[in-house]
Amino acid sequence: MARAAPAREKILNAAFNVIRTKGYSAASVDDLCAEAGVTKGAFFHHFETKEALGVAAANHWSLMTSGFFAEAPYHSHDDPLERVLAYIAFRRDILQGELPEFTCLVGTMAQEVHQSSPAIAAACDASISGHAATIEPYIAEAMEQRGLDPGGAATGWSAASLALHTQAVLQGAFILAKAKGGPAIAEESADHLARYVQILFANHPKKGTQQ
Amino acid sequence: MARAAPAREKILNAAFNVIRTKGYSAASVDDLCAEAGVTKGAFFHHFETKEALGVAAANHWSLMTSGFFAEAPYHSHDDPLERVLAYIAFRRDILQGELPEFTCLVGTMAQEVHQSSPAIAAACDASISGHAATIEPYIAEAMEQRGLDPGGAATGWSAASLALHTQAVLQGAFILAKAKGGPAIAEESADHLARYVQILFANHPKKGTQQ
DNA sequence: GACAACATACCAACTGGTTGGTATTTTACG
DNA sequence: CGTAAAATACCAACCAGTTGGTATGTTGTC
Repeated sequence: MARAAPAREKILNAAFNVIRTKGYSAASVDDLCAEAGVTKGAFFHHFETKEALGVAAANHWSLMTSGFFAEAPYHSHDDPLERVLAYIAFRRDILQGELPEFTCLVGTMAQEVHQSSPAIAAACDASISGHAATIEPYIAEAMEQRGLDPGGAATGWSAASLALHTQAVLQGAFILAKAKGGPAIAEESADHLARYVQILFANHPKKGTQQ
Repeated sequence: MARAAPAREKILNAAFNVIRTKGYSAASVDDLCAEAGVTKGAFFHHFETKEALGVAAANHWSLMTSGFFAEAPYHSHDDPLERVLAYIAFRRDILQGELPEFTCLVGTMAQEVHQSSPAIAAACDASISGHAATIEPYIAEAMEQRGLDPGGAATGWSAASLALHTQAVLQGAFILAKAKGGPAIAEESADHLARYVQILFANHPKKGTQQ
């Protein structure tokens, strides 16, 4: 019976901090071990290569964030559009503290390794797309409820595309925040995103009820 | 009259390719020299440190892109709003070829070094903000021409904030494109951005003319 | 005593950076 | 103008430290 392998968990958590601070490439195995308080032997016992740690970190990130967002309050609204807007407001509200604390691990890693490690890139994509998939049904529900049919053609869009767009905006907001050294513009971008979603549905009042 | 120092230029151009492909940290000085076809001696003759090269590359990127965008066709429209929309369409249209060819050097670097190299981060910010500043007057002009005054308060926005938001969307689109291995979603995000700007001005027809 | 979980010690390759030097320009000045 | 001096541009070899990774332990638990 494995003693629940605390070292593995410690390394994974250390990876969150170190990689979000220095990036994946600059985060050496020694850095990760030092931050985790384990030796290199433990590291390579749990992860075959540094790349495998990258994949595992992305997957662990998916797990942690999905739990975090599942418990967030924005799910409780009756109106699906309200849920979407509350989600964006929530994402805006958690832009607190230092940059490595609120920025996205998988966005950072995808940026760096997209050409050199398809495995990590795929895990990052799965994390981002998986998270987008949790708000896509809210968007779809809001669209259906309000009779909004933008069509899937060239100029059209879909719930899936809007859901991914929210992630693109947030990822881009992180980059601007990093370049500028603070979350201020990230908040403004989140506001623009919220405004976009609001206006998209503005001329399509809820069916079956007033307003 | 200096023979135009071809080595420096070659290193800078190599930095564009190598850093956009592997990232800043993973791009070793040897990599850059090999790509540029120069020796390490030449590298450290022109750049005091690798970090100095990073700063110089960001500045050179600003120079190259400002020239590139200055010659782009979107400036020619009479209507400032048309110029903004044509700019976004232009950004969408140049999402061609392999990822390292159309992604943004300074966005990539800012992501990696924001905590470890304030100098590079500042140069990246200058590049992004400087580029945003070139479309901000078009937005401001369109706002004034159409009597759009969103106010600068909590829920309001400004030409500057919208200009930076366009850059955030594009930077985020690059990350999604990298995660997914192709420019398809980036195009969709650019479409969402264009739609946002369109709807923002939709209820504010041009003053002094029909339509 | 078997096996997973860790630790210690080590390695070849590579890291950013330096060295001493040469070839080519540019400048100072008579 | 010519030419000596001073920069500049560039190179090959080298350096100490770090890199990801390995080989060989030791330890605790069923």
